Amino acid sequence: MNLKELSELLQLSQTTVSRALNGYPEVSEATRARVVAAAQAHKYSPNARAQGLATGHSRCIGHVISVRDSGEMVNPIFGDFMAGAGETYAKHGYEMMLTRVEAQGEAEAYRNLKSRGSVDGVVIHAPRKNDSRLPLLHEIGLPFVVHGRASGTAVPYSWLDVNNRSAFEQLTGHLLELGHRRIALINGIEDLDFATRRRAGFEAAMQAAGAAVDPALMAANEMTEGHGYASAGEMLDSDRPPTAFVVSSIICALGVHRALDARGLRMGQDVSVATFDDCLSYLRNGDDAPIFTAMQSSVRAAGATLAEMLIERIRDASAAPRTCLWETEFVQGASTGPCRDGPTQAAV
Amino acid sequence: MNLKELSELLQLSQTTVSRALNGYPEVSEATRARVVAAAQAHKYSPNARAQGLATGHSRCIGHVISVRDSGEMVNPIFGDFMAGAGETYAKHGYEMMLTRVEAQGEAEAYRNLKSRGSVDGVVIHAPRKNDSRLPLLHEIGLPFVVHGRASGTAVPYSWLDVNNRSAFEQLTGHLLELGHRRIALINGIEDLDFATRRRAGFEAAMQAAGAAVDPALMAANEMTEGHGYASAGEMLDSDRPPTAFVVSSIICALGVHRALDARGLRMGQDVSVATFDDCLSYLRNGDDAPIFTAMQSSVRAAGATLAEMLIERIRDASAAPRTCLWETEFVQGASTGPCRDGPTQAAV
DNA sequence: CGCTGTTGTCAAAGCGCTTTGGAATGCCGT
DNA sequence: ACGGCATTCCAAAGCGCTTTGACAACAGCG
Repeated sequence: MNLKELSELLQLSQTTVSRALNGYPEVSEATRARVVAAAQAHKYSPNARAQGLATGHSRCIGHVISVRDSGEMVNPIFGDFMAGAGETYAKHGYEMMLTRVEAQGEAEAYRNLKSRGSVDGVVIHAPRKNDSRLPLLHEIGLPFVVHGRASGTAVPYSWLDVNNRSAFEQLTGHLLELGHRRIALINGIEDLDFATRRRAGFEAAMQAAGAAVDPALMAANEMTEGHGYASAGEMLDSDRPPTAFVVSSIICALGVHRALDARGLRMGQDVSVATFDDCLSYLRNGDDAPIFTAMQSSVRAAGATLAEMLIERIRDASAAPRTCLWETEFVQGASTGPCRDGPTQAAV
Repeated sequence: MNLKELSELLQLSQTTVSRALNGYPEVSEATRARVVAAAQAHKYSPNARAQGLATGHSRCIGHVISVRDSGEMVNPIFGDFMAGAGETYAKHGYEMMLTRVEAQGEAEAYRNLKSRGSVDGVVIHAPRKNDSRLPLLHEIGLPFVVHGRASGTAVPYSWLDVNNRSAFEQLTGHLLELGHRRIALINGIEDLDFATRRRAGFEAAMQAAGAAVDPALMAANEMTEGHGYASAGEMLDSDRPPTAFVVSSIICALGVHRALDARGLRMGQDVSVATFDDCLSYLRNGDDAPIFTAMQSSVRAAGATLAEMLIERIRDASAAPRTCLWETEFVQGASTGPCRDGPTQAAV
């Protein structure tokens, strides 16, 4: 059933039927009701491509997932982010489109999205320092918003980020207050802007407290359970093990926990662990009592809000960019406790 | 830059340019080269919507994510599945489109996808018993493949599934061989077809060994860490705690582990845990030595293959449905060991 | 009664591509 | 020199929608 058939059936012109369905005022309420009823009865819905061709936009948002050198890694927060964004998209009648691309083809992927007209806008994930995507999108004129920030970018842009620096200052500060001095940082890949900020927050807190920042106690990698396990393990097995860990993700933190476990160390007693928590739906930080002491912020909510910002931007491309800096919430868990001097020496 | 402009620029008709770019034989190699060069130079790529309108298909695959009563849960395997599928789609020039929908609007979402012509086919996730989606899609004529199976469905369809029953027979059998008799099952929601099969495998192995299947030792819920923790905790705190667990997902298994931990029980020694493992990229079952004794199968690979099957099906809708039953691989981890009679009694 | 405004409707022109059915060109053999 | 046959190209007709500009019909006004 297409517009032509429907209009013939109704003995009306295509124009009138189209206007009736799209809520234009030039059509009488009587005919509008008749048209809407017929459309429902015959399960008519306009062809998306034809509609898009005529209007010049696709009502579709793009998300480009680029697979970097690390190869086959999937960002674990991806699902929750998309769930949040999807909710907003659905509300506004937008679809979401995913494109997977090898890192070197990234620029071309965005150009294609634009020139093929597949999407009305895109969300930039995992921004890096001086991220080349932002000037590119600016140049080709594809509306976008950024999940996070890209320091070093000259052009203004819309973004939503959590206050990573402050969050890590607080996590580190919490451990310092508990008397810890040898604190390790298990970070994400430090190419990524958020990881840089987290590190800066960590270092600032350490320096403010006059605690030494030991490069041997800083590891950065893909935020997997394995990274947490391996990096923490190495540090714990070293000559001068840390008494506490600041971790970039609850998934890594699980790995750190496992590393402690393997060495007979009790988390929260022998060694403390404080982590960032994205509030992933399948990995809540305890349903009743928090497992980890953490700074938390829902990545799902970020997706929903960021989607809202993008749609706004698509509607009015000339509007000034909007930015959001979300503060994160501290929760006290069982994973941190007072420093016991040198308990980890005894271990191994 | 569109086709018209490009053809004017080349002093050729739109027909010729189009044919040259699409590899039709009616155009001489000389002009084809000229056209291709010009297209690249001017970064021309055809408008996807116009192309779709003209050809009648969208080169796009749909994935409908329906949010069920459980509300805000995001399937943790989703990301890895999409990564695998996305790889295949990219290879064949397909895009992927996600639609998020409340459970009650599911049928309408599929109808819309079809009548709006947004996608050429869809992947069905998390099939249930007598899943209503299959007859629906059959009726409206939208090509589809199923990740898993839906028992009780009359119409034939293409699917790819792991042998859940056999996997759980093996996991359970392994524990039985180690002398365990009171074995608990931490399952996914048993509406879902795969969970039913897993339970059947568990029960079959128990019955074959003459071990009692205790309803108090079977829990089914959303496969989160919290479910594993809470369900295992209750069982461990009961009068007659289990000596071993069979778990439906590595994420749940982490929760079970935490529950053991909280009670001072050592996994693999005091209590055994055997789990299914989807080989999630951010949560590998140990990089060197496996953490858990598990039956494993890559959900990412499943995504890639299933995508291949769907594209095949789209190309030839009349072809007979294809089915794949993947056997899973057993890995021995440190999480299982011989049954110690009644060690869990002492605990709590 | 003619004039201006409003209201409800429509025919037709795109949107940018593919594809059908010709048509022009060049080359061959006879 | 001419018909026949490839080869190479093209004009135009869609695909299903939106939107422009025009047009009846009817009201209200002086």
